Amino acid sequence: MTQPIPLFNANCNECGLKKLCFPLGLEKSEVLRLDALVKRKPALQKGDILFRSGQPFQAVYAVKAGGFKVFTQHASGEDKLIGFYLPGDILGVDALSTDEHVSTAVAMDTSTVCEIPFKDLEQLSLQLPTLNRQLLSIMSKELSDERMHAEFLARKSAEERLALFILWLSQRQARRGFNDESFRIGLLHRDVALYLGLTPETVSRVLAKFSEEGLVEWRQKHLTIHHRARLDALANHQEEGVCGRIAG
Amino acid sequence: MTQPIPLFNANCNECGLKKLCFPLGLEKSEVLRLDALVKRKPALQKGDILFRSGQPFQAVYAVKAGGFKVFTQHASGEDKLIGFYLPGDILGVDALSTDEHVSTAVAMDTSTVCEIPFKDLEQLSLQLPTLNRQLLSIMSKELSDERMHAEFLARKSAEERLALFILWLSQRQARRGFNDESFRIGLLHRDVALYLGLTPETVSRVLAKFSEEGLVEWRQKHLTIHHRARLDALANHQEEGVCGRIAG
DNA sequence: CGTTACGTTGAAAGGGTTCAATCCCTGTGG
DNA sequence: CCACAGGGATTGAACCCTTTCAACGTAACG
Repeated sequence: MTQPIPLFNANCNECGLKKLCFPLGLEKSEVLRLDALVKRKPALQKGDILFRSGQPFQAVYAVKAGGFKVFTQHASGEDKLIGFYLPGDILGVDALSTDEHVSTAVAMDTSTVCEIPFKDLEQLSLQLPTLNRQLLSIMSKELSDERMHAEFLARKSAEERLALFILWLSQRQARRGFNDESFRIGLLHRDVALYLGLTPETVSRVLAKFSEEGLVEWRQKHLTIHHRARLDALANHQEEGVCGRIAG
Repeated sequence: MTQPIPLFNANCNECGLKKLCFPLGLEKSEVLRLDALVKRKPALQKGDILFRSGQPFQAVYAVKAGGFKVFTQHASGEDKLIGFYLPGDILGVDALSTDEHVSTAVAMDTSTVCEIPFKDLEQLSLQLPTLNRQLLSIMSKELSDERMHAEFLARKSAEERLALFILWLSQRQARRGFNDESFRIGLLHRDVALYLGLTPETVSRVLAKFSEEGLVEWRQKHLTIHHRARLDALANHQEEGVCGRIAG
């Protein structure tokens, strides 16, 4: 892992993901200062671990290519999928308050990341208000992602969960400027099941049903959305529910 | 709500919650500068709304007394409980990236808050590294709370969810220095059910069972834990599960 | 070409939801 | 002080969906 592999050495100013990442909103000169902090590491192979639960927190990581699965490791051996990180996403901020990583990140494919030592980042962000704001913004995005996750899990029916999940995947693609109707998704059904609080069998069944009805096609690692409107309807189906005032 | 109610005007240095709140780690002189930003508002009555989804984001709030329920309001009328905030907790940071509140906060009891205009806070935190770190830390805590919420929802059985939830409530009490075996909790069963992705009926049944077995007593708005060890065991019962390597 | 892990499909079982009726607590007004 | 409403909590029975367990199919990899 420390052998001299030729690195993909694009700097932040030239990086196609800069609008999704820390440089967002920064002046060119400011980006250069940020760029100076970044350590670009050799590519990780599928299954490689970026950081492991319990390791000291020293840096955050920007995904440049590939993708990562993040999960918790309980002493008992049970794993819980927390999230997926794609190019442009920032990994590792969840360790900020504990000084120790609380989750483990595994490469889903061959992946590259930019490593940014957190101390340096913190110091620089005190000098660059925009960067500081961006750091907060990234934390906030993490928060809303986690809230989305809770939203998936709170849905009662497996169909709703999956419909919502697929639409969310699609949105993420769109936000990155990729095709959001048909794209590659390096997730096992087992991962999806774990993430959505279902079993692989149920995922398989629901997906089969979606396919029958011409909603979506998810074969191997490729996903195609055929009928977004109906998928939307499914995802927001039971939207009457409690209604009453929660106040009290 | 704007009548001249006598305010509880303790400053941050004298506040019993300062170790849970923004002042954590700050010098006395720094706390004074923070204190100058704080607007102390009249108490809110049970059911009053602190902020509403869609309102522009201008300030964060520190809960001083009472408590708040936070939920999303879907257009369809469905409400989803996102979280509970007790004294020492910070409300409103979730709006940071959108400049608009994405949730609604309702007082569970008569409650007081400290309002801190975010612009001022952001500016000051650029000058006080410790404050900036504390702001990030608070965001990080929000994140781990939301992750806890997802953890509740991911548990398969209603018993596990409730056991875990009760233990979590107890931990929060302990962190505040209150009695964590027997305490008041201003939540309706309906709220709990909403939060845990269950129905009030199921909550009622499980609580009845817990009571029968002498685990916990949750009558009206008072909760007593009688047998923490067994509750612990219940919460972590099915801790074998998937096991296999998620990597791949 | 075999092995391994993932995916699918089936039938059975269990747990939570649903719906409805009843109880209980709280606050109100007589 | 008591009666009465109203909302929430409880309890019961039936149903439905997901899980479970098991067997089979299929894709990837050496």
